[in-house]
Amino acid sequence: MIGLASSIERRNGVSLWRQIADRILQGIANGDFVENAALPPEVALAERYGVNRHTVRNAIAALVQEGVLRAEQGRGTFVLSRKRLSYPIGARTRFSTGLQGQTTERHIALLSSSTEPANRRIAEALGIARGSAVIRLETRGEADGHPVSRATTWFDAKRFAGIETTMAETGSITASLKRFAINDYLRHSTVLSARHADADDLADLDLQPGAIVLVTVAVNVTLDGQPIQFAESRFPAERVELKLSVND
Amino acid sequence: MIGLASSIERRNGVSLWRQIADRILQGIANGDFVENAALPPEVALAERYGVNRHTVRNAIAALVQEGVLRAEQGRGTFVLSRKRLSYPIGARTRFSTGLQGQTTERHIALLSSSTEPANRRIAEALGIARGSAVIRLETRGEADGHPVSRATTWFDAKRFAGIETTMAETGSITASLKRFAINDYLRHSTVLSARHADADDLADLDLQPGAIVLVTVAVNVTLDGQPIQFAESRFPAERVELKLSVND
DNA sequence: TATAGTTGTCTATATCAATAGACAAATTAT
DNA sequence: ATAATTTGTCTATTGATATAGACAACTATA
Repeated sequence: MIGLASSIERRNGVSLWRQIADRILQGIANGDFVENAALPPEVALAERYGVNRHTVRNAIAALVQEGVLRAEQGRGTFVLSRKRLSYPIGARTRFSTGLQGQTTERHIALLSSSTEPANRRIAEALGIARGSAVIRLETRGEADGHPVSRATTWFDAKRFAGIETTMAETGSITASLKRFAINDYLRHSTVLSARHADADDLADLDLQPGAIVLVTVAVNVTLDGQPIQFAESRFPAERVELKLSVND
Repeated sequence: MIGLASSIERRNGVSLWRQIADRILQGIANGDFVENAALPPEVALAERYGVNRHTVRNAIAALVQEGVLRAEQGRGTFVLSRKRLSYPIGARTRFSTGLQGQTTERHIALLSSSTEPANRRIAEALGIARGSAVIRLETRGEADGHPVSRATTWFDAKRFAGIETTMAETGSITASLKRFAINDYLRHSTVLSARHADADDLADLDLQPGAIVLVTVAVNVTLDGQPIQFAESRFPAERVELKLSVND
């Protein structure tokens, strides 16, 4: 982020090649390593990071596997991926409109749905009795064919019965809520954290183990403040940044 | 966050004991492992995570070192640390007021300051010419004696000459700006990301290697929209969550 | 006092991670 | 063509990581 030459840490439980892979990803996101251009040669990177060339090769191999780099014998190693998407978060956060201009196509895929009793956390957020039925949707946000978010969403089953079918049809939360006479809604609260991606997220978001996800826990409400939706979303930190829009 | 039994990943560059240490920290933050109570015994944890007891012991040893757990032979291993601080972010984000109620004491320590030419990124954010002098402050936010944030802040050197001394005296950005006739300011933009902590952050925030930091890049402006401050802040994800306040 | 349950220590073994060096293979520049 | 540059492959060695088993030390309780 800043041009600080932060050094590599040894014997900390995170292997050097993983740390260096992270640094390279960061460099790409920051524009230090330009898209379609060659990375510095392996010996130069090894010297820069103070490690053996083979260690750098391991990091590069992981990123090649991940589809971020392409190595060509005799020529060099080239940057494929582009900068991070900037995902806006504010009172009127919407998946599709938020990524307009940065992507040509985006939609939400419904992975699965189920009905379950509300635990304390969900009941409080939705303002319903603990144990009453809620609909749980597992969704993945995709932009230009790439997964950019993975969310778990809960609705009051009584009020939004059948929302899973509408969601599967339309691929949009906003459109689905319209069928329940909710033409507008606001984001009431968002709590943000970060952690290593778990096994499910790794698979669903097409990430490599060790990746970091940004986690938002949000409550959406109607214009008169009635809670309608509780959601936990995970964003791959290497591909997405969150832009907080204060006004709006 | 959610009660999903996410599994442990092997040969991904992050050692098993580090992954399990993260999971335990997460469990504490989520309230799965209650403060002052005993953790499940090592054999139970080993079975839960599908690893050897010695691997769990390595994870626990790291957390004992970190001051999160205390192990007592014959009795058990006990949780010392409390849940995450919730740091509010909004138009009127202020360090001190934001943590009121969660902590008894907090202040900002000035670690160092310097004057340097503005790079493109800083110049654009502050609306000044590239290369003109800016004051850079390195600060650490502390609450109840524990570091909770680490920030790098830039001011236009021309307009805010000497702000580093004021900052050192008062320990408050808000108070320092008052001396420059700025009685109120707003947060104009915030961009959020996450990454592994670098070596400097590890030292300054008293973290163990492999820890994740939340990163905010923010611009503060006067009431009439004039940019006055550009800052990058790092928050340890295991100790702090960010609460976005839309209204206010 | 016994006993069960827990953390602490020790040995041993296999695999992963990192370093080191040498050379092959492919590309680009001279 | 030749040389220089760069990625690819191989062998070897060292230390960290993970598993396995056994037993000691300590605590609580029946």
